[in-house]
Amino acid sequence: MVTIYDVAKLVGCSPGTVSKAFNNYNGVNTDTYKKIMEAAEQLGYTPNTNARALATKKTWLLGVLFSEELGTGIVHPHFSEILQNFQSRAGNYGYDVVFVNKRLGNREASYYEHCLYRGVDGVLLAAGSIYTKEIECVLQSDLKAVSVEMLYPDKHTVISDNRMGTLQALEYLYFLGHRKIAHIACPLYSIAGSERHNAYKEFLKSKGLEENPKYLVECKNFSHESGAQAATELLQQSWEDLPTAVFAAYDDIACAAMTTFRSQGFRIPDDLSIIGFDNVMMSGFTSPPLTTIEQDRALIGQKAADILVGMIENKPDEEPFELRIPTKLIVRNSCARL
Amino acid sequence: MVTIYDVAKLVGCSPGTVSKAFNNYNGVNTDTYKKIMEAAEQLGYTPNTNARALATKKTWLLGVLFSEELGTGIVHPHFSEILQNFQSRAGNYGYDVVFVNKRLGNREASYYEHCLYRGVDGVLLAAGSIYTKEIECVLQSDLKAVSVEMLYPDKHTVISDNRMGTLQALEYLYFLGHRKIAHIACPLYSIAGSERHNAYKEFLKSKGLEENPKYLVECKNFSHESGAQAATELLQQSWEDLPTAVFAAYDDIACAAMTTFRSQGFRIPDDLSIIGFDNVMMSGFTSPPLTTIEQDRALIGQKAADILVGMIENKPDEEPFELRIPTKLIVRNSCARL
DNA sequence: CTGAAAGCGCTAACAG
DNA sequence: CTGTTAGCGCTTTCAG
Repeated sequence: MVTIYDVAKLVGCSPGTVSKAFNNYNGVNTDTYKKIMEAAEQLGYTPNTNARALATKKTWLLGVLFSEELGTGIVHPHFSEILQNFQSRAGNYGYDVVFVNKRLGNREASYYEHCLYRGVDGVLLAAGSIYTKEIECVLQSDLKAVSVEMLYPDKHTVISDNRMGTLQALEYLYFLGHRKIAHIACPLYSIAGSERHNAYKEFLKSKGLEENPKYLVECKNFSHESGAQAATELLQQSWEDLPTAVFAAYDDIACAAMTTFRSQGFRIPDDLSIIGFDNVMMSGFTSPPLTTIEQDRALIGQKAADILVGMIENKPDEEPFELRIPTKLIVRNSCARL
Repeated sequence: MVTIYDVAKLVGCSPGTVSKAFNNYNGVNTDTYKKIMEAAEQLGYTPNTNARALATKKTWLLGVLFSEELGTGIVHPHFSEILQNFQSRAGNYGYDVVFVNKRLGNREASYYEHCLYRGVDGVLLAAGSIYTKEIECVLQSDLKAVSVEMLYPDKHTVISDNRMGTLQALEYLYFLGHRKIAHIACPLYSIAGSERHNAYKEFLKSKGLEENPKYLVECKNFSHESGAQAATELLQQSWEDLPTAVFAAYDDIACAAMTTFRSQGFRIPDDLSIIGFDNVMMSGFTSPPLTTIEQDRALIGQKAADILVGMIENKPDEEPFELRIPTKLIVRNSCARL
């Protein structure tokens, strides 16, 4: 391993100067700077983060926290896109991204301990919808953190504007002439579930439409199965007076519902319009292609990185805030004019 | 920050002993061991990887390498599932996973430099199908590495058994009575493309079927668009004597093709059977649901971790080998008996 | 502008 | 079984 000493020897200066050169300090002669860089190049010198971190207490490492149990995490397309953009943007700032888990070498540990162990400069909170004890200690610590999946008190949050998206979806259905609009909600313990559901109620009120309990079902979870089941329930409980459109709070659920409705003999969109939320990859390829609301996941990831790095590098502790990322209506063919 | 010294002082022993205790060395009295652990607990001591790494030259860090440009990477569902399982399994061994990119703080650098910089103990090679110069220097270095997306000479590889999968798909079509089987290939510069194409030819030969060039098209890339285009081409060039079944080398392509065929008035599977490869999430929810070949991505990720950790911890350098992971036929409704 | 030296937290001989 | 000590590679005062 080639070190700062090797470079210093070759140049004929002291290690301290090499260090200063590599850290772009003011007080280094332009000539010696050049010589140092050349020597470094020639020797193939690469600084060693561990040594640097030990001396400075800064690791240039950002941790990513998500609960493995929930099957959320990287595998979830929504999160993986956020993560991809987060890590790429963080990279631009010189930070690397490491996964934080609940182990320390061979033994069990907490997320917080793991963060200490690696000495991360900050963390991205991407744990699923449940306010787990496990992450409580990182919430209470003074670790810099930004959240993208949950709203935590006292933490910066970057998240889609669920209200806006819901209103876009419903206004569109309304515009097409629909007045009997049902809602298949995501689990209401989740942000997506509760916020979209609230916006749904707000919308009905604003249009002077009645809140018909028969037009509302809540999914048990985010799976296709629960979507299919919810669709069946919806049909059963509203059979006497069917809705003309349904707003499903999540695309997977919308797709499952669509399949269910069709298997019951409904033509989509002729007999029943359906609109989703998320613009999941699949949505463009169902038949009919699903009209939905797009979340700007790339922007969420980037903004999260911007904010986190900002917190790390600019001392002044800002008030924690929510950054709401605008959504967008994607019109395809699952909704018809009444 | 609480250190080994704080613990030592509280217990009344030397830092060295604390270190030994934490590293589960033999020579530590059970009593002092207990006392040390209690003291550590009480003080909230967490070892510091950076210091440890500096002293031992072992970081317990595994790097993940993928080309961001290609849009492969975390966002790709195939890879994200591998990665998820890789990182989880690596965690069990005590290793953390960090993304390797092409920067070093503020400046551009190579993947290899980045690995040096972080001092990773090994890398997962997940760069896309192109043998880029960029990763060449890590290939030539003595970094421990295992590949999951490409076959590199002299590197361990964990990858699906494309031949097996292809044969499973084709045998199934054959079993259903199909003899005129077309193939929409992935780009042939990719492993998936070339291996599946070769297996297709092998199959035809083994069954004594003629290799009809009109039944073969190659996609430009892995996108839906190129799948749709390929499907159109296939129809055009074989119009006089249409195939009764098509084997598409990738689900996204199969789905796009299915849509195209239907828009041309073909009923699937009645007029045309279609089978894919990959068992992408969407495949279960197209109409009709796509029959396809499943890759065991979880196992790929786990095995990759096993092998990499093995290389790191067991000195003896094994001969590099290919581990082929078996595939599985998933029967749904896109193929009909002739 | 440059050098010397102490120290970041931990490990690994080596003595005892 | 335990303590001492010399580093690991780098940064950072403080002198010069």
